[in-house]
Amino acid sequence: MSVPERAPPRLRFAPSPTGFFHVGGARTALYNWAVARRLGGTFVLRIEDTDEARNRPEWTEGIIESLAWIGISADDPTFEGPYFQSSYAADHVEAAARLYQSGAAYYCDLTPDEVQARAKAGGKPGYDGFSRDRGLEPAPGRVLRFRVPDGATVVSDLVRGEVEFDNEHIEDFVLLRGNGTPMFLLANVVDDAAMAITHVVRAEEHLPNTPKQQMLWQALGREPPTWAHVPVLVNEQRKKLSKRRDKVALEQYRAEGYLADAMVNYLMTLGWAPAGETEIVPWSRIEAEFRLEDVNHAPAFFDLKKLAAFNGEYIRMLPLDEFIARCDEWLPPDWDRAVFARMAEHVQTRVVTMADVAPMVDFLFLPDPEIDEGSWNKTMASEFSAPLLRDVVEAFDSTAFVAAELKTTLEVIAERHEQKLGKAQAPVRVAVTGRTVGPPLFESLEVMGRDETLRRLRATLERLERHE
RNA sequence: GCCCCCAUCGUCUAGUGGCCUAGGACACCACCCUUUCAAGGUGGCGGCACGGGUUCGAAUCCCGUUGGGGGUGCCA
Repeated sequence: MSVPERAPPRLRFAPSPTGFFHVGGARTALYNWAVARRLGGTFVLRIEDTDEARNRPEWTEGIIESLAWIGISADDPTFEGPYFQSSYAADHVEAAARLYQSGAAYYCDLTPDEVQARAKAGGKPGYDGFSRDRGLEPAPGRVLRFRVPDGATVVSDLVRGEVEFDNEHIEDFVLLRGNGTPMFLLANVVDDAAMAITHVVRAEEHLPNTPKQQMLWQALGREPPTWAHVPVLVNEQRKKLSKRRDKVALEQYRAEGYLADAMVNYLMTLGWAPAGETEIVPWSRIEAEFRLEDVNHAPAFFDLKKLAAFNGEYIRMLPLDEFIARCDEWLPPDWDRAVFARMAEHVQTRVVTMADVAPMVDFLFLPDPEIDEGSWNKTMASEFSAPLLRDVVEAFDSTAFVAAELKTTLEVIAERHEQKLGKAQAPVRVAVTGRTVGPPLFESLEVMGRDETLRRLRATLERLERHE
């Protein structure tokens, strides 16, 4: 038995070189990466650079960094690049010349305004093929247009099946501008051909351009690549995620304390689902199971709430010591790490993002708790608060300062004031932490220590008495 | 306008003609647990856009309607 010969796939990813990396782009990159890894191929990053991008190397660095964050490692031989479109500029012009010589393209001297005027007069949108048979020679100001053949172009797409386009609706599009520079479409195809790209996986917004690119491949005498147009990501209004309206920058999610693993896992469930009972699966399984053929056809809503749920779950999956280690960069440098470590297990089950960590335990490190007025008013208004606090101060002065003892002590006091423990702990909590909600109280007190606890309780009593 | 794509709970999905009185996840609600808040556990609410076919049988195939999205540059 012989294994069928098959060239290893080369997939390319061509993000627009703006200064940030989009979650939609991240998902497409992940799709590419998963396929390249599973099939033992290569994933090529090619930046479609513009003049502006060429002057901003940090944009490319940002893309590389973002890809690294979501696990697409530049160290891995599967990953190649970045390459730049401009490095193939000579090839673009050469290919255009070949197309002209073979008759697959022709020159046209109409200005955009003239093209539009003719379209309006003819009642048909787009360029009408005016210069097709005029035999114009190349000259400054003249554009090179592709001669779209009659018939139909069938795009064979891994996620959508066969999509047929009637060539009658495709105008003779521009290959070279009047100044001789190549258009994106041409450059793109020439680059892909030169780099021996076998799979083009991109967002579905590119589907209408695909027949044009496919015809170019064929006119250049090359076998077109395998296409895969994946659905776009949309906002709550079902519109494509946009930089202006929506929070789309990958960097922003990192800055807000989302874990890369959670982000990757969530992104992959948009348009696809791993087999089995749960959507929370490690990348190793995604890589092994992901198929472009299984990707959904409909746009998917990027749901922040579900991302948050995934993130919380990923945080809770972390072994405690790793959670502590990961918290380090989220804590102010002057906070005592040993103190935090004692509280970490209580923090871990309560945070949604890493950015929630510090605010949850800040009262332990601040010279004084930041009193939330709403919490104060609600809690201290109770008749029993002041007298109970007085009892607590007295009792805490002598009880062993460990959580279990503190709890027992407060239980006794609560009973004396005819309150349930849930009610009785509230004024203590507000006095010491400044809020009605937070990590478990007695554990917090134990970590805080007797002196500081008593100081805060007394300060609270003073404030209460002043107001009476 | 023209071209293309799409359509399962509010959301993300499973489902590829009988295993579907449609399964899971997020969200929401209730209860349990409980020192607040979480976490965890249990349960609940909730969907095949509509109309025609095809078939013994349709969420699944075909046609149409409606609704959504994308594309229509000498932008990328």
